[in-house]
Amino acid sequence: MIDRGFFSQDTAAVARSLVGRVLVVDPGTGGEVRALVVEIEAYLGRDDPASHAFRGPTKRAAIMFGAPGRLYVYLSYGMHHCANIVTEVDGMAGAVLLRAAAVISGEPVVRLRREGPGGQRLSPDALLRGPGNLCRGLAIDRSDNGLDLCATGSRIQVVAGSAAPDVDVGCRVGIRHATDRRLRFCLRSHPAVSSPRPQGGP
DNA sequence: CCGCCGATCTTT
DNA sequence: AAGATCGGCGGG
Repeated sequence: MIDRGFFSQDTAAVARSLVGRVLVVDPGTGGEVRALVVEIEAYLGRDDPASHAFRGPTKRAAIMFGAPGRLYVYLSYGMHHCANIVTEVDGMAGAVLLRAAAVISGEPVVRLRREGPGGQRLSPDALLRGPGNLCRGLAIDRSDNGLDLCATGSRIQVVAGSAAPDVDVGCRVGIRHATDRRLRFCLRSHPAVSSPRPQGGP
């Protein structure tokens, strides 16, 4: 898995470098899922109005000021969870939001969690598309908040590998503030990337 | 303590 | 284009 030093870097650099890597959930169990990270956004510290860290280390955002490599999960709009990985050195705020991934293995369990028993059939690319859907498909909720991804045996890990060479950069989506900062990183032309795409297309 | 608001998603 | 739905945050 990736070492903590990787996550201690500059948040935008971590976000960009995370695209193209492989996420593993529940490794070694019957429900193991592997997924290719295709879309990530960076949320900075006190100078980023769109970041939960903007107002300082409140109860919810305190984890963003803590040690890198931990999971930050929060509830969005009362019904969806969003998963982040904390970045920057301990004491400095930052996190990267997992926005979309493509299932590599373990599709049946993901499909079951997303569709329920006998629901509408989703396309493979839609299973983990969107931050709320990604959490739903990977069974990530607030009980995973604070999880150390760098700890041996962690339920969620990032496989050591290399960053994708073809990454598109665009403005973050779905936010009200600081919409002009180019802190969204997507695997070029990958069908699992959420819309709108940084470059073009439908 | 109360009221608003959101890093979303689905449906009309 | 709008509603569901609830915890966190800020103001009073």
